[in-house]
Amino acid sequence: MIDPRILREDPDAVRAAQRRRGESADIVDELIAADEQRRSSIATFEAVRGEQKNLGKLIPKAQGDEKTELLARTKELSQQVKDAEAAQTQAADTFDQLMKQLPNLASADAPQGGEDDFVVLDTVGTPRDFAAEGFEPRDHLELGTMLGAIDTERGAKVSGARFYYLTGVGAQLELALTQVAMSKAAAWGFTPMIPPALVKPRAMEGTGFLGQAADDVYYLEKDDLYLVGTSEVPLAAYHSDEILEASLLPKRYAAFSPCYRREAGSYGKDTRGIFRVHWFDKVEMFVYTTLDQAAAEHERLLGWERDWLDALELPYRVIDVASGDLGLSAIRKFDCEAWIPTQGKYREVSSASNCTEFQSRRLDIRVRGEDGTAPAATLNGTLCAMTRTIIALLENGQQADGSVRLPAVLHPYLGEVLRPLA
RNA sequence: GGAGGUGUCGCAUAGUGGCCUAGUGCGCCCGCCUGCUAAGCGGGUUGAGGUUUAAACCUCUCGCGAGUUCAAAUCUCGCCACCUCCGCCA
Repeated sequence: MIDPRILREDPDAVRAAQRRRGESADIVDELIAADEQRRSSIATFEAVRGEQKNLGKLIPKAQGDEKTELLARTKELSQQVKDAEAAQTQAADTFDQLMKQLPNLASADAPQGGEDDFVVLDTVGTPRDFAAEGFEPRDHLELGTMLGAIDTERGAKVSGARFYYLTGVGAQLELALTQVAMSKAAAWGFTPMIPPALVKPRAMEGTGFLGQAADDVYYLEKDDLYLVGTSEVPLAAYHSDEILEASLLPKRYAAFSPCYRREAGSYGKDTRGIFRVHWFDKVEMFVYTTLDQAAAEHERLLGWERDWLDALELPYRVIDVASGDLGLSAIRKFDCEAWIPTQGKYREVSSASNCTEFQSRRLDIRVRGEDGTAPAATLNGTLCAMTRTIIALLENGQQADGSVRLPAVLHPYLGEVLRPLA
């Protein structure tokens, strides 16, 4: 949710941000009308309520006719108070409903346009030239099968399409990646976390995932719980309804958790292997800070993501996501995309978003500073999404015989080379 | 899953229909006093929204929501969380 005052003080800024996203600005006029309605209904309620309270104080001391008259008058007022209160609640609900549909104000620094209008900020490393090396690269599924690392057939048998087992070195690879990622994050000052993967509606709604992404979310009707698509959700809700001391910020958390995604609307897309799956595990970074620190922290998050990809010795590029492709909650987003040899392109392996006050207003997370309290800023960034990282490591590290060279950072866990099963 | 209990200002507690504009203690903040410190004394100390140049003031907030009543921290109902016991179970 954005700061409602902006609607009154600078509605054109909101309209401009909507247009940057390629969305209609009509909602701004609806919101302004709803806000006026809300404010006038509050004034009415307060006036009637104030009178009721004042007269009510006289009743215990009053006698005889005076008392009878007071009782009659307050009884009448009582109904007015109820009506005014109902009107006020309704106006507030209407306003909130609209506000929740309004996305965060897309940053003017983000490139304009849709999915394909990103700007490449940097490219690191060089994709290998397999033709020059004299062999055709195998894709991650073929490699994974040869290594005994990935089993999608049995994944489908047991759980359906887009499910998989990590087996043998595949399972070890995930555990090693998790261990290294969490250790690095802890060294950078993040508090390691293992959060719940099922959350109440408030957490899901508060992080903005019940908006345009709602179809992509698993919901357990019987328990009114959602399976999270990222630990961003439980990490953001961790400090909900809390007031954080400014002196203790930034608060940085790194969580390992499963992520569940229905992948509705992606039929036929990335169907081979484990690139797009209904469940994967991920180490996620999350930060609470002040609004004025948010942009700098966003750069730091990106820096840590790059450190991680550097440590994995992967070729990658960094893109500045276009405003039309931001989620509900971000004002700006940087994605890191690793080179995938058999696809001949860079694919997203991590993402860093600056959500400013959008989530903290919904979850009521504030910072107490010198001048009172203010909503906190929240940011999130992927450190290591297991399945896509494994894909990148296998495909980029492969050799002609199907063995896979690993980056030095993993040698203590798995040795230098993964070898195909006999 | 069953039975019982609890939920009040940062913490602890008082409050069983109007005198609650929520008292008290501790903690914390400001000041006074004082070789220093402590003690003592005085004042302040939930948060949100609004009116106003400001000072002040108004409304909401006693786990959450509905209800009864002229009036609810207080009575009724529903929900949530926590505690104890029983059952079940990694």
